[in-house]
Amino acid sequence: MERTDYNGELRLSDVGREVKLVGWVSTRRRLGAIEFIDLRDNTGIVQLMIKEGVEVPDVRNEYVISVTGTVSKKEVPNPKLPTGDIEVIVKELKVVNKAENPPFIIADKTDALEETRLQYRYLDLRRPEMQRRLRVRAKIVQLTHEYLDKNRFLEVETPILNLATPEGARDYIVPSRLHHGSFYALPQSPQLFKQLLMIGGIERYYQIAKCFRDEDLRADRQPEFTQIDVECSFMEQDDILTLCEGMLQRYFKEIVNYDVKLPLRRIDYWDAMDTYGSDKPDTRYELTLKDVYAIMKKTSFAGFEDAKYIRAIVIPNHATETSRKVLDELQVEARKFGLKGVMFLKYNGGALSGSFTKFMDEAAQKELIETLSLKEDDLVLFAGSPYRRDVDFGLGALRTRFAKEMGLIKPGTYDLLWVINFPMFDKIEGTEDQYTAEHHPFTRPRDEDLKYLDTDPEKVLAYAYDICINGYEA
RNA sequence: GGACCAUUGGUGUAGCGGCCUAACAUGUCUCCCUGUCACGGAGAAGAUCACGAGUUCGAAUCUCGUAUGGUCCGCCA
Repeated sequence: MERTDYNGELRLSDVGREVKLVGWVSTRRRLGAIEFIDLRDNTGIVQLMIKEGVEVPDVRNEYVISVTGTVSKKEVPNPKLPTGDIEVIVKELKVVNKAENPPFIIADKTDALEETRLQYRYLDLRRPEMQRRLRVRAKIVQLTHEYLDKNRFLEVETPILNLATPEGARDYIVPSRLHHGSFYALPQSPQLFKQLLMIGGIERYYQIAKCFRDEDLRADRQPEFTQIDVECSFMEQDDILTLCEGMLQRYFKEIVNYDVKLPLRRIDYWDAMDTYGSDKPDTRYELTLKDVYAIMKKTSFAGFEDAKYIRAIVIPNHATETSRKVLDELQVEARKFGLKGVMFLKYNGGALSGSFTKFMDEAAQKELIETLSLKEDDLVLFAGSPYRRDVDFGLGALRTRFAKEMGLIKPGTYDLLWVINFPMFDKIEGTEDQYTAEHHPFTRPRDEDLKYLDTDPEKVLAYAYDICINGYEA
């Protein structure tokens, strides 16, 4: 089909040229004798201008049309569009294909729910925002190839149909036709293959690898996903962190023109947990957890008898406005993480209030006010548990909740950091001496922790680390 | 495996025992409009309120069940 230009790329420098364009009708605005059509293709939108006398067939939204016309400077430019300085004066307009009315508005500001959009995925993909996302993804893949190739990595495809490995998540399985009653497993990651590649002397391997894990979904988790998979020989932890940082820096520069400063901040797993209540913290805002064990353990509150960890979080300007209903919701939220509940105190007029004050003598109250540096109208939430992770995750969930509600996260800002020194093991609750891998079992204990392996496994930290971007484990 | 929430014109929501012959926005259709770009103006069509049973004089609204979707916990090397 004849096409001289792409709609979203026309500029003032094209004025005077005759062009042939194709695309989808985004909107049509009729003003009596003249009319306008926004014509969309995969580069964007350009305005067509149709003067009186030009023959226009029946054209409705999402019809595919082809036009011939002349690029012209607009009398009134539209600064919101990249093509806003020009328009195309139509000489001839043909309908290539008709369309039914779409079930939702095909524009960045669509009013449809995700479910509806997924039902009509092929229409949703017409939206510029969706096309942009696919482009970003493709760009990441392209940059990854460039970056890792330059760093002497060899791309290797590993098999999809495998033997099942007993570790980790549930496998997706595929029945074997030839070996009746046997099954293949789809890879949860290319872990074993890449280790074989290292034994095979490849030294540096990478793959943009499809992975499959048959586990239940979450909002940010899918059973089938892609990971940039890397393995190298003769590298230490710092070498890997530096390599990955450099790659992320490239992504951010090339895609959103944001300069990531290296080296990235690195924080210990337990610092992240105890300070932010998460092993993948968003550190763009404070609302940090504070250790109040020494003060609260002394109170007469029976609920803290078996507590080994008691922490608090201070929410500014929320003492007065936080209702009973909201506090009850916080209870529900905290209980999801194994906490029996979350207590609260309010600080107003230089004194603490709330039913918990009856467990605290005057000295304890004073100590708490000083330790937390309480200010007028502060709301104090605190919880205790025998389990460190329960306290941390429970309060961490409340931290995230209030940050969203209070609008503490500025849109368009980025927070990248490493969480390092993950524990090697986590004791299985309710057992004496059974442990599970905290992060994953394909890591090595730190050299300095080897001595605890037999005596105190929980103390052993690993050469294991996560990159966190805006509170997500990337 | 468990808990909770939702389901109302094409789309997104409101209504939460009688004012419902179901409202609003948007979309759609018809007509008008020579500078719109979230165009504007006038009018019209469009919904057995997911399904099944029950409570009630009366159910979109309350109860139970079913289905579908979602969120979270478990799970996620």
